[in-house]
Amino acid sequence: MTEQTTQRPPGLRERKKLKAMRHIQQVALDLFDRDGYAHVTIERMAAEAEVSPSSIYRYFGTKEMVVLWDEYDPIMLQAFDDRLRAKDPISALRDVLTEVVTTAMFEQDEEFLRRRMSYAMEEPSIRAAMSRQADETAVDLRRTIAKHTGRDPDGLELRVVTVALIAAFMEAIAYWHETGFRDPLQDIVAGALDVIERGLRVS
Amino acid sequence: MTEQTTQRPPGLRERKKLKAMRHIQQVALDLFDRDGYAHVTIERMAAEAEVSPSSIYRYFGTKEMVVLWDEYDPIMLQAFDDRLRAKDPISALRDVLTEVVTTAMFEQDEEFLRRRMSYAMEEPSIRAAMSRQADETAVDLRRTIAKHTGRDPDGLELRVVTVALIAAFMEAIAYWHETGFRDPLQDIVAGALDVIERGLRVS
DNA sequence: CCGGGAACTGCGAGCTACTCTCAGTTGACC
DNA sequence: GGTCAACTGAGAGTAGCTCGCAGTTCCCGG
Repeated sequence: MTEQTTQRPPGLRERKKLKAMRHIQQVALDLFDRDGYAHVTIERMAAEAEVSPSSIYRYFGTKEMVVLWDEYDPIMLQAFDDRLRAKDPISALRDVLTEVVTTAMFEQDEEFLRRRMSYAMEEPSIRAAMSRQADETAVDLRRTIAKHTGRDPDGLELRVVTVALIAAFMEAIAYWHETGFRDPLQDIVAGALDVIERGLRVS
Repeated sequence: MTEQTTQRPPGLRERKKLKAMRHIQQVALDLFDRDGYAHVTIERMAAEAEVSPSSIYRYFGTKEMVVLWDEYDPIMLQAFDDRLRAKDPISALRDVLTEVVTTAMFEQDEEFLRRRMSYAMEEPSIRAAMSRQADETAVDLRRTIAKHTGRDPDGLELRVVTVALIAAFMEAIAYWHETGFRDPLQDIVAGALDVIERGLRVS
């Protein structure tokens, strides 16, 4: 995510921070379930998680990011970059979005992911923050594609292709949520990408 | 936009309100130009426009909407609905987005539109609000399409098609802005929709 | 093993976007 | 022209978010 990943073995400091962040996120979601997102203040989250409000802002930046934050993004970008050597961009992205992401997500805790996504879809402010994040991801994505294929990273075509794919991915998540998480996310994502890839024959 | 449009000849009340909104928007943009979006408070806008802060919130809801608000949205939906009787959804949307919208927009004041779009693209919070608006438009859009074609309004395919088209449209605006408004918006929008319609042959 | 410096934490004060309520006013309609 | 609904402005209050400061904890070179 635009930011330089310090490629040094994580020390005690960083491990403590990550642990604290996961704990805060856990506690926050429990509070949201009880009282609703809007009625839980940062202050209460801080009290319940036994940290100071300042720390929550330092960790997450905004209240929305307490829900949205996770550790997948750099993993996904890396996986995409790797596959780009052997495959064309679309196939690589399909693979990453359908396989890598979903399996990486589910490794941790599928139920937890569903809870987070429910809030992300139902709370407009969180949804907006997610769009914003997606925009940044889209920029990284097309830079990476441009690097590997020599295409113009700022050309209209590449830009449109990228945002369309990201939008399809996000809509797949929305669909997953609205159908009560009935079908596997992988299948829905695959279906959504199919629609984009084959072009629009709707009538 | 989801809301019931009162189809009654606009009285003095409504005309005054619209006039006031346009005036506030004008004044606000001037202040933004001078001091930057973040440094202009609602209070200063209110003082400068000679209304109360309460009124600005009643009119626009949020600070971002002072920039984003305009009168095109219902016009666009109506135009789309009309064309849908004679054409397939994609062509109708192409027509509306490329012709109707751009001409309707330019009728008023192209320079003013550019200034608004500059803030919409450069201020992250405004951009997020714009995504949110686009989401709502997408819902209206696919409901309208479903009504005319009998397709499932909540099916994955229609959903993905719609958000992809909207995303392409927004990216066209972003591209227009980043290239210094060099080429006509119509052409860029047309190009963006082409990319989506023909499907993804990038490699 | 340790000492200096960097990074992180908690605290407090402060700003402003946004909400709600209430009293007063203005336009709509008969 | 009078009544009622809708709109306006004022004021108080909430909470997200920022900033600067003092104290603490970890990192790292010697």
